[in-house]
Amino acid sequence: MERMQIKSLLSYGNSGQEVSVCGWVRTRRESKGIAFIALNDGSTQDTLQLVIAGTSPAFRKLTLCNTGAAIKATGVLKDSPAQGQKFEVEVSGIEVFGDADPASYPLQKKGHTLEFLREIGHLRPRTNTFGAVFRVRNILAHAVHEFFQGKGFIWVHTPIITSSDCEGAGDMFTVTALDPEKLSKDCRGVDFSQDFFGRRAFLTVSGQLEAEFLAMSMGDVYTFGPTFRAENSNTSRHLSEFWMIEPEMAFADLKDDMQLAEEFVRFLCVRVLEKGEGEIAFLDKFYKNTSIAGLKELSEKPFLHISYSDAIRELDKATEKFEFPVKWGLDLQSEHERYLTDKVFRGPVIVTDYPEKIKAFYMRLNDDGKTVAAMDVLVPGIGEIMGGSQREERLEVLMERMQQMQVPREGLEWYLDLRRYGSAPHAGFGLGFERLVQYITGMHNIRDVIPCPRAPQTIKF
RNA sequence: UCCCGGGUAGCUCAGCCGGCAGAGCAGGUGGCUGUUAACCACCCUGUCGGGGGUUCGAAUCCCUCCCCGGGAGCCA
Repeated sequence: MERMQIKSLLSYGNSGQEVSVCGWVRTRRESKGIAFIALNDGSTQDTLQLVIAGTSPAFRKLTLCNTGAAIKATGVLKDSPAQGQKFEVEVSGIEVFGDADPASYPLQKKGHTLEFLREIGHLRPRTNTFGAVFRVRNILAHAVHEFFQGKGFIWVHTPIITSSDCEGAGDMFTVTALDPEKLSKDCRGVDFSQDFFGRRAFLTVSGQLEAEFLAMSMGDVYTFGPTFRAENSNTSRHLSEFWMIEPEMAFADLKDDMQLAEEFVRFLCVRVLEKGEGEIAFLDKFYKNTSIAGLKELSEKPFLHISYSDAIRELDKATEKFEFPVKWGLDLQSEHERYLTDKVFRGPVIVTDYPEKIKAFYMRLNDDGKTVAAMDVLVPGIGEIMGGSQREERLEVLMERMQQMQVPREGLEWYLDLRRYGSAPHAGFGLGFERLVQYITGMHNIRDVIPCPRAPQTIKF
């Protein structure tokens, strides 16, 4: 089928050229002798204006060209005499692939709430908002690979089904081929040796441990894939299924890690500005939670750094009343993170060197014996967007931390092997892809930045 | 899981100290030769989230369940 994407037509088209475009009708405006259709094909934020003269045979087909109808239009591209668009198509023929009954089609020629659109997830990508968000998501996904590949990182594919139940990153989904009818809810008494893998298996909560052994052989690697958490989290920033990016670098320390994280976010902003200006401009206009100027600033301004201990001192000085106590040794609460990003630093901030007791066993113990070489990247509006660390490469220290934190060695001997044979300093971080998309697009609810959100009691589509 | 706030026409919402269920938009019909979420006129639209209770009478008061949103915890 001969067709041109509206995006390339608007960028590279020439007046007078014969064109053929396919898409979905956004609006139709008609009077007795002339009609206009705004056509969108998903390739770009912009619609293409179709002009149908009353004398054209295509005019009779207009009754089927209601909002939502899929059509093909052929005609001649012309410079538009009216304001609002560069080009328009003087239509000679229309083919209707599928009409959309205006009495029942849920999308109207007006704004809908995001809550309503969540109920019609199969149709919401046809709206300006979700078209914009999903195109930005694509720009970001592509830029992730571009960034790492450009730096010589190797994309590695860590498993989705894992036997490792001790990653400490939260509740996991069990994967089983056993008859569900015969399983009790808490899996008590289930003999997983009779299961498909001969032992209990889970959906991964992180590819980090596996990425570590790939880094300890291939140098610089990254993962980018789906991740699962079975936590009963009901918030605007949690999903049960989300995409995570986890770079892991051999021969690297926390400083290298922080530098990579910062460079990474800045690069992504640059690409969105280059390729998604129309999308960001639209989101800015309707929601005002993102802007081209804001992303430009983010792409240029260095992130601020503060140690956990200094952050505690900063919070101590605050005149603001906090619900949760501020005390060295306690984790930062949402309200504390928000205070740091929104009031103190007014932008992204990297908090480093957390107390060892509140961080994972694999994080490298600092020389003070009290803190670990960890970093969290906090951003306004969302909070933690990345978490990373230098990994503990010293066998003795690692085993001692595992013992203290009651992490069983069983099943992790391979992880310890990496410290027995050719161990080296290494570091990495995890970035929640949807939180990144949220931050860049300014969408408040994480369920609006992924086509099919999975959350407790939510698995439609 | 906890704490708040909601659920009334296809959508957004008013009505809530009990007394005939409403508006705007959408949709339909007609009009209009350059519109931009077109405009103008007329018309249509209901399991008031489900169940139970109080009452002569419940969208409105009480109980309960379900769903949605915001916040918190867990985290990315």
